Amino acid sequence: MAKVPGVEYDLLDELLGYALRRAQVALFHAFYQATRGMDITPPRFTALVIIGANPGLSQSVLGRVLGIARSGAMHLTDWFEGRGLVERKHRPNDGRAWGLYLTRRGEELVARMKARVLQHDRDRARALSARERRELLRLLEKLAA
Amino acid sequence: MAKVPGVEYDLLDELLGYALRRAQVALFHAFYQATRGMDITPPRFTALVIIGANPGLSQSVLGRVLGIARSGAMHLTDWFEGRGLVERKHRPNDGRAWGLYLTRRGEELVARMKARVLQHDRDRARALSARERRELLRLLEKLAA
DNA sequence: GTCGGGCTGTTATAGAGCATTACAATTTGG
DNA sequence: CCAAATTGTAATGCTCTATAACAGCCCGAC
Repeated sequence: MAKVPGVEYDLLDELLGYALRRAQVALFHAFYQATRGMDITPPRFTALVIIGANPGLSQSVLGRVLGIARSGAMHLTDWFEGRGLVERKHRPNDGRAWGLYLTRRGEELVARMKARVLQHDRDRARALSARERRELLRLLEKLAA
Repeated sequence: MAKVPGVEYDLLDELLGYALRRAQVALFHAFYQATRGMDITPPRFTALVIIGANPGLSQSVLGRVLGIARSGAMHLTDWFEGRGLVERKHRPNDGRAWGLYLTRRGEELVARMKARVLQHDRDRARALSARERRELLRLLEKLAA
């Protein structure tokens, strides 16, 4: 979403919120290129990484991590299961919650995606020095806390 | 979207794209509070500010600024017109495009919103020093360019 | 001139993503 | 042992956006 030449942006140039949105669109484009043909969106990517790093996670917690409702987390899990990427396993201590686990196929896909997404994320930030990049990460974290 | 305690975020902690999303959610929350009860969303706010700063803008250009399709820009314009915030006026030289203008009521709303949104945007960034804030804006701009 | 290509706004249709609500099964704590 | 909280599930609907098609208008090559 590059700025349109000849258009006055007024207050928007002073808002962190708008600057964040524009930067995010640029990064989303990098993400889209990294996962081209994999039928993966940012929420799906996040979910798979989280499940991979937290085996046995429940759908409720997954929803909390993603910032969506339980029903959305379930919908997402159905989608993964239908593609053989994630499986639900009952947990011994709790008959309510399922535990989520990556299948072998899911682990392979996640590994491939992680490499590609990280590469494109860094490549998109090539205009920044390594120091600037770390500083940006630090400031963003401070802002989100 | 604060981090969920006890959950491992793995690669996500290294991605600018994910840090951007988390920061943007925080800023969106500030925006939501700033415009509470006004029935305004970020795209609507952006559109009104842009129209206010660029009187006579066409719907096509508005769509390009917002990064949405022409049909979406028209839908948005209908919404504004239905609330008496924006009016379409034919332009003398071009029988195709409309020119978009804020009504008096629109201008009043935009002025009120701008003050409140800027205030909340700065307030949300109170954890950052003025210098850090400017540095963050600079880095984000560099990233989006 | 005129005529084809490109632009504008418009309409209809469709799909993705998400919230809300309600419900049954289960766990937990007083 | 029982009320409250938690989990997954299902049904429904809303909002935003894209896509495709169409008609009117502008412009420039011929």
